[in-house]
Order: sequence, then C-alpha cells, then structure tokens
Amino acid sequence: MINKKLIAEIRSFNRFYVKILGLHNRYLHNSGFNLIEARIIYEVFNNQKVSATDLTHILGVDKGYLSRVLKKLGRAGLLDKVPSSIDGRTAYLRLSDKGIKTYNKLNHESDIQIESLIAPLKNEEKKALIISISKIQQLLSRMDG
Amino acid sequence: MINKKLIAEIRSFNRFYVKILGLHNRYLHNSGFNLIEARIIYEVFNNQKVSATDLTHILGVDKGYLSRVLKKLGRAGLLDKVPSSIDGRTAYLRLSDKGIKTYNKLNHESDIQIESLIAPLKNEEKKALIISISKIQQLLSRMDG
DNA sequence: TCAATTAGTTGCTTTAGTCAACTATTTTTT
DNA sequence: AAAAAATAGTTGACTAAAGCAACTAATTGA
Repeated sequence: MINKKLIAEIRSFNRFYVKILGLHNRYLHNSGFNLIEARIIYEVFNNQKVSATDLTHILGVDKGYLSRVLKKLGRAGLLDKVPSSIDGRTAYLRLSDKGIKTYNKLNHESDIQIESLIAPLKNEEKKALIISISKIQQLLSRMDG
Repeated sequence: MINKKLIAEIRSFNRFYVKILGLHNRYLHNSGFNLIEARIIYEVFNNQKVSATDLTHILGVDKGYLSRVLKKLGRAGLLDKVPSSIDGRTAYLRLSDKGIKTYNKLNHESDIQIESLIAPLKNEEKKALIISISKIQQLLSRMDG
C-alpha cells in the first residue's frame, strides 16, 4: 500500500513546511503589519472588485473582525472603499497609492526572506526545486476537502 | 536569473500550501483540541525526557502560556510530570495511557484528512508526489533563516 | 408591499498569547 | 561556605486575535 508511505511523507512535510512558513512570516515582524493585514493587502491588490464579504470567504475570517481590520487599514490610508453603483450595501476595496507602495514593500521583504532560504542552493538544485514545487501544486490542486 | 522564477514559484506555493494546512488542521475542530495542544501531545510523545522549557523552544511559545496549557492537559489526565532526579526545578513530561490514546486518535484523524487529499490520485501520481515532497524537504533542509 | 436576505458595523465575549513578578531550586562567584 | 546570579516553572495582569450576536441599511423575492 503506497498510501501509508505517502501519508507519512505528507505529515512529515507538513511539520517541516509549517516551520518554513513560520520563518518566512518573520518578514512581517519589522513591517508593522500582521498576517491578516498582509493577506488583505495582497488580496485587494490581486482581485479587482473585491468586497468585504468576498474577503471573508477568501480569508475565512469573521465579518465583524474583518470590518475592524479594514477600518484600521482605511484609517492608515492604505485602503479606499468604492461604493458599488448597483448595490448600496456593498463597497469595493481598493489600495490607495500608499497601499500599493506598502504592497510592493511587503513583496520585496518577502522576496528577500525567500532569497535567503534558497541562497545555499546550486543552480541545478534550484531548477529541481521549481520542478518539484510545480509538481506538488499540480497534483494536489484538485482538492475539495 | 533563475532566482526570480523560483521565488515566484515559492510564493505561489506558500499561498497554496497554507490553504492545504488550513484544511488539514480542521480535523482538530472536532477533536476538542487546539493546535498548540495537539503539538504538545505530538512533541511529548516523540521526545523522550522533554521538559516544559524544552517545549517553549520547540514550539516557540511563552513559558507562562505553556505552563497553563500543560496544566490543562494535566487536569484532563493526558499528561504526567515526572520530577527530574538531578534537578529539583525541572520535570519531564510524559503522556499517560489516555494521552497516548489521544495521540493515536489525533494521528488517525489526521491520516483520514490526508487520505481524502490524495484520494483522487493514481498510483503513479502518488509515487511522483512522494518523490517531489522528499526532494523539497531535502533541498530546503539546510535552512538557518 | 411586506417578508426574508444580505452587507457591513458595533458591542460583547472568548481564546491565544505576552510580560513581569514571584518561588524554589541550581550554579557561579568570591 | 556564603552570597550572588541564573534557571524552571507558576501565577496575575494585560494585550491582541478572533468569533458571536444584535443591529442598520439596502436589496431581493413572494
């Protein structure tokens, strides 16, 4: 049964990758943003016409909580709300210029963090890593639960 | 420059795998344990002679917080403290029989979750997944920051 | 038109986690 | 050996993260 081996492998990998992600998210510590804020900035930048309700689904958080975080980002001048012309209840979220600068800064710091992770690798190893990562993503993409 | 491509790939993978891990950790919701408790149970089972201070380093949490969670697990009858014979300040942690049962139950539920993740894969794909996962783990293992 | 839904806000609560002070032990310094 | 410094763990007080429920305003459906 190959399943047993694969499951053990995945469990080991999960523990391993949780650590990698933990290390990676340290780039946020000096940025003044926490994970949820960074994720909001990312999603708002990368989705056109995204509303608060959309974000609750994308991020899987409570709407009350989200409302407060959005308010905070709005007060910080990173986020604007554009009222929908067809539905008076909803507002679309958009990054301000300052918000876009922040997005770029966060991306850059994330890149630096990842660079340090792959720095020890030779070119051949980097190529192999790209292949393995793509493969995993491809294989696990049809997931529903 | 291969770095750019690899960094983009890793960032995409990180977002992807955070979702996988999020799905995976849902198995805890019905178990009555939260992530830190599950991690403690895991670490105590898998490390001989582990103390509370060891756990603060392994898990990266505050000792005050940990002390309370340990107390809770102790009161629930999952965890015993074995005083060190050479240092009166430290106690080693050990799972009780009930704790071991819980460990096995959590493992089993985790397995089920992972099984559902890999269920759609053909045997060849499962083999490929094992190879890719091992490769990533191997390549990223000499990490220091 | 009026009942039911939906988007978002706000008050209240719970949970997660930190920090600092303290006790009881070692360990180190003198 | 005695005093000082360090360490393990507990507890109290606090902050941050997140959920829940009640509410308003707007929209949809009967």
